[in-house]
Amino acid sequence: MEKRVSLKDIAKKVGVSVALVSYVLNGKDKQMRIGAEVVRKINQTAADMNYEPNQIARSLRMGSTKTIGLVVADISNPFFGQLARIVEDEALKMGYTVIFGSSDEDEGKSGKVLNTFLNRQVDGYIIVPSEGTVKQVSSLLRRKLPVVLFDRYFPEINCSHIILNNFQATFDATSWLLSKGLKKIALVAYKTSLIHMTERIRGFSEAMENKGIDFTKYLVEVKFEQSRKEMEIALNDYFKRNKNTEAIIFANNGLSLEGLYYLQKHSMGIPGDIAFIGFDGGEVFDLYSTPLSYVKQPLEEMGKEAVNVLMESMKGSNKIIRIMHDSELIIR
Amino acid sequence: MEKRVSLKDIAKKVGVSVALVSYVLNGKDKQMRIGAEVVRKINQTAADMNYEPNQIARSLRMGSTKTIGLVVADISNPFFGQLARIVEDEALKMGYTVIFGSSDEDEGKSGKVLNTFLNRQVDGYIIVPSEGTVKQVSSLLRRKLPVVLFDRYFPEINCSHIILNNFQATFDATSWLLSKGLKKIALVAYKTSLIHMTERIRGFSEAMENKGIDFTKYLVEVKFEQSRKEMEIALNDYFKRNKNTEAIIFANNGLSLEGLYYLQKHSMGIPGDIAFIGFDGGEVFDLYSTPLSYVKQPLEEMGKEAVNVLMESMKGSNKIIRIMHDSELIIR
DNA sequence: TTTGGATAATTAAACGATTAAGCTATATTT
DNA sequence: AAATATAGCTTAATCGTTTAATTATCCAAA
Repeated sequence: MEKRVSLKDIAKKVGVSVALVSYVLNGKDKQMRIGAEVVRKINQTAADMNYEPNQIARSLRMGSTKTIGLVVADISNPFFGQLARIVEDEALKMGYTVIFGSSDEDEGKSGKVLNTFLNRQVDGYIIVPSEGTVKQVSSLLRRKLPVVLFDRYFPEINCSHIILNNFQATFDATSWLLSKGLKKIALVAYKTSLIHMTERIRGFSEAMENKGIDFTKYLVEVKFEQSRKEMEIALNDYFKRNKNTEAIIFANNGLSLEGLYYLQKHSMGIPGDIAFIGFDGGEVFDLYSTPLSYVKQPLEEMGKEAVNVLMESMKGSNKIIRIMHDSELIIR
Repeated sequence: MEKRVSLKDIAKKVGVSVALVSYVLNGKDKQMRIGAEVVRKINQTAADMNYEPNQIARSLRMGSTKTIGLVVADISNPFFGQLARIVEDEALKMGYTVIFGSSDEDEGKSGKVLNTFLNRQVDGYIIVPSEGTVKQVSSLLRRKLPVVLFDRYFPEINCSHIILNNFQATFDATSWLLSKGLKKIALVAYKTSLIHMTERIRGFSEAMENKGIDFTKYLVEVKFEQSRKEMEIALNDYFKRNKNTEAIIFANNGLSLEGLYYLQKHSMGIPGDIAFIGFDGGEVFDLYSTPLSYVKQPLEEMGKEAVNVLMESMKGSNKIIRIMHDSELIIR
């Protein structure tokens, strides 16, 4: 068993105090005017003994863990997986480590994850907030902890966030379909009060109303839990009422995929039987029998930005930064 | 700013020593025969003040962080995303948190990630090891740190691992194609010495040789970095030499997807132009113009097992546990 | 000779928890 | 009445760092 070597071990071997070793290894030998020979010896010994600082002890003393907590809905969802990867890489550049947790869009699970992060003293939070978690987030803010919301936010609280121009996204998608002469356009969204969804619904409805179409009969709302089953129920019900729908828009990545399962199961071809626009792209979109159109988010940019905004906040800035990115409609 | 409340704060308010508070909150009031009234008061005050233990301090003292380090090739790859999710859930049940890192199948990056984990004193490691990282892993083992390898392992060192019966997986896939009368079957694998790949190649070659076919001309090896481009080069080259290949097997999930991009680009239809068997399934496999056949790993089971084997090791067991799971060939 | 300033090191407190060991009444036994 | 046991606390060390405060020595200036 190779025991971890500590400052004490180095100090003993060199024959100096622990403090001196700490100063030297932190590069404070100049300010502390430490003898050149001693500096050399300490550095040499530290290297020889393979010294690695104990982050835990350092964290306790410094009150900073160099850790970012990332809360997503589900890490196994490629959209969040990609986000996690971007955050990981960007954080690493700054010497930070990421711990993550999946909320499953559930208030209770979200609370548990955040509590774990709290106990582990993460320095900052990047959160894709679930419905009903305003209190959780504002509790963090009250503690003056650095928080950046991602993908969604709460209008009622003052918190930095990085989001998409969700209104524009569906407005553009819907408008494009309308411009092609299609009129019977369905939007499939999650049944939630979260702003990203309501904005996406608003973008759709406004575009429809601009053409004088009553959007309400074309709006399909699906519950998040057991979404495969819920999608089946909701769309069966919808198509019973609206036989000749010409196009269908799915309001996020998960819905798009579930939607594709539905369309496949019910042998509805794209674009033959129905036109399709989804969200966020991905391999399925590329490799589908015909490449699928989608609303593209600049995820790479947004993810990096989230980390950088968080960094500013962790450095002590009190500025609230809200950034809204434009989406791009990929038509093919 | 609501300062974090510590044992000291509670002790002060109740008017007792810090030790007493610690005993009570850890449920040691009976063994330490603490007065019932004091116990009540301490519990009450702790609840009132919303006390949450500082994990960092606890970790330093106890030498255990209740953290698992997970190293995967790339968290944004759905296969590893799913694994991460399973590990996360299983770890949470036992009160553990997961920190993760992506190695990009690169020795250097892997070393960095492991070093970070080491400094953060994770209690145990679940590693999908990259090529050339034997020394890194054995260094962990020499330190008597709990390690479980996943998906791959190193025959030359004694380390617990959870893997697939990789030989059987491709042997079965190849045999199935052969049984259908196909003879010109290509296997696309990564160019690596890692055992999971060499075993998959061996499964393929043995099945081919059983039928007296020289497999070497049907083996395609692709570099991991920039795999899209490398796939293009390798397959272009291959098809130049083997015009009428009847079937193609891709030796893992990433290769399967890249392969599908290639086949799509070059307008090769499945199963019209060529038969296809991939690895690990996923949405693309389900939603492809025709549902695709694949080798299925019992990922859920394997992931949970990895955590449980790791737990045993973290509890002090020195047993080396090697588990090989059978794959299932999903034909459709 | 005393004072003051560098220089080069050490000491010790602190972070927040855990836990072995010690202490002080009071109760029980001999 | 003296010895011992027991209930109920407190003290203090410890984990590995960081860092403010202090000390010791030497040398130059007053």
